[in-house]
This record gives sequence, C-alpha cells and structure tokens, in this order.
Amino acid sequence: MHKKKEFSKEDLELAKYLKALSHPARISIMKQLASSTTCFCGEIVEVLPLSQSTVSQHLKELKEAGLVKGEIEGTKVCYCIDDIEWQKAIDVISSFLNNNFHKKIECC
Amino acid sequence: MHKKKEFSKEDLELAKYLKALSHPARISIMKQLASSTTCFCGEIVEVLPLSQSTVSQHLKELKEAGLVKGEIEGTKVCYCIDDIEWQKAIDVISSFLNNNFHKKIECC
DNA sequence: TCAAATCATCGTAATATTACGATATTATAA
DNA sequence: TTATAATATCGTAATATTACGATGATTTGA
Repeated sequence: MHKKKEFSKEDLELAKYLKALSHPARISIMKQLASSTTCFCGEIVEVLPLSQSTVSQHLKELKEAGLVKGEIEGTKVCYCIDDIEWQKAIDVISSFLNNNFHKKIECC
Repeated sequence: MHKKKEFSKEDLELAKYLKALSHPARISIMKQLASSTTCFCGEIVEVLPLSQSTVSQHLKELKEAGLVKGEIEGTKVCYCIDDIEWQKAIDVISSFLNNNFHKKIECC
C-alpha cells in the first residue's frame, strides 16, 4: 500500500503539513501556542477534551512535522511553534490555495 | 473514540477541509481540476499512480467535503471544483494561517 | 438489442490513526 | 534519598484510511 513515492516531492510536502493540521485537537493546539496564552503541556491538556497521553501523542505528531518544538523547563515542557518551519508551511499551503487557481475555466 | 463533538465548530470545519486535502492524490486531483487540463475521471486516473477504483474513492472524499462536484457527460464523468465551497475553504484555511499568528511572543 | 466504454461500488486486506490507562522517565522539592 | 509532579512512552483496542480487483450500473455506438 501507500504508493506515495510516486507523487511529486512538492505534493508530498504539502500533504505532510496538511495532514499534521487535519485534526481538530492539533488545530486547537496550534492556536493555543500562537496566542501564547498556553504553552505548557499540562495547560494544553486542560483545554482539550482528551487525556494527557493522547495530547502528548498529538504534540509528537506536530513535532514530527516540524511545526512545533518543545523545551524542558524543570519538570514541565514548554511547547512553541517553530517559526521557520511554520512560515514554510504557510508559504507552501498558501501557494497551493492561491497560485493554482487563477484560470477558472468552467468545464461542467 | 473520536470525541470530536467537543471541539469548536470552527475547528471541526477547518479540520474537514484540511483532511480532505491531506493526501497527495487529492492534492494532485485539485491541481489538475484547477488547471483545467484534465477534468474527466479517466484522465485523472492516467496521471495518478493509482488504480481507477482508488481514484474514484479519492474523488468521492473530495465530493463529500464539498470541494468538488461531478457531472455525467455521456459515458464519462466530468469533475469540477465547486467554486463557492472552494472559496470558503480558502477563506477558512487562510484565516487560520494568517490571523492567529501575529503576536509571536517567544516563550521558549 | 448487444457490446464496449466509463465510472461507481462492493468486498476485502493491510496499515494508520485515535484514544485510553498503565507505566516509565525526569526533574524538583522535601 | 525519596516522594511528588509533569510528561513521554508502551500496550492495546476500536475505528479509519488506503488500496486493489471484481463486479455492477449506465450510456453510447454498432
């Protein structure tokens, strides 16, 4: 299964970012981190209707996509958006949303 | 499982669009439809490294997300982007990408 | 009417995702 | 040193996703 090797590098990269953001919990996490009101794992857990282990798993996925990084602060972990990678994601996604859809020729 | 009922309506809608676009095959399909070079199901199948039934399944998912609509033309089916819904998706996704991330306060 | 073409759907298998509780890990505080 | 707090990881179960071939449905053309 998964013949994704045969898709373009561009489409695979775009899919990676979109997939990382395709779950409401991960969307909520990104919004929280962006607002800078919450930052510690425990705070995020309190906001979401999910268990601690599940939230930790979602954070891991965001980290693996490169969108988020975590730093240990004592016994807590402070999560932040990786600005460089996030800007790259914004660029890639925005480019897909805008650039490819200028020539709307209705065909049906 | 799936306690998504407890997430905000906004996040759920955003997740719906992002999920629909989170597979390289569906990204490629959207690009093809946008470029208006391909439009019939059979043409899309020829471009992708997937079987006809699998492509049909991906098209169904795009239809269920509202992003695409299909019209029967003889023995073929012509697929098009649903402009209204696509613009809505662009708005929702763009808003998420841009509006929520102005106040970058580094906390770690 | 019948065959061919086109696409959707069904059945199914492999894998991925999502979620939880239990446990391991790590750092601080007593 | 030991207990506590915070988080990660493990094990596992339920469900979703992805993919294919086979089959069904529909339309056109012979």
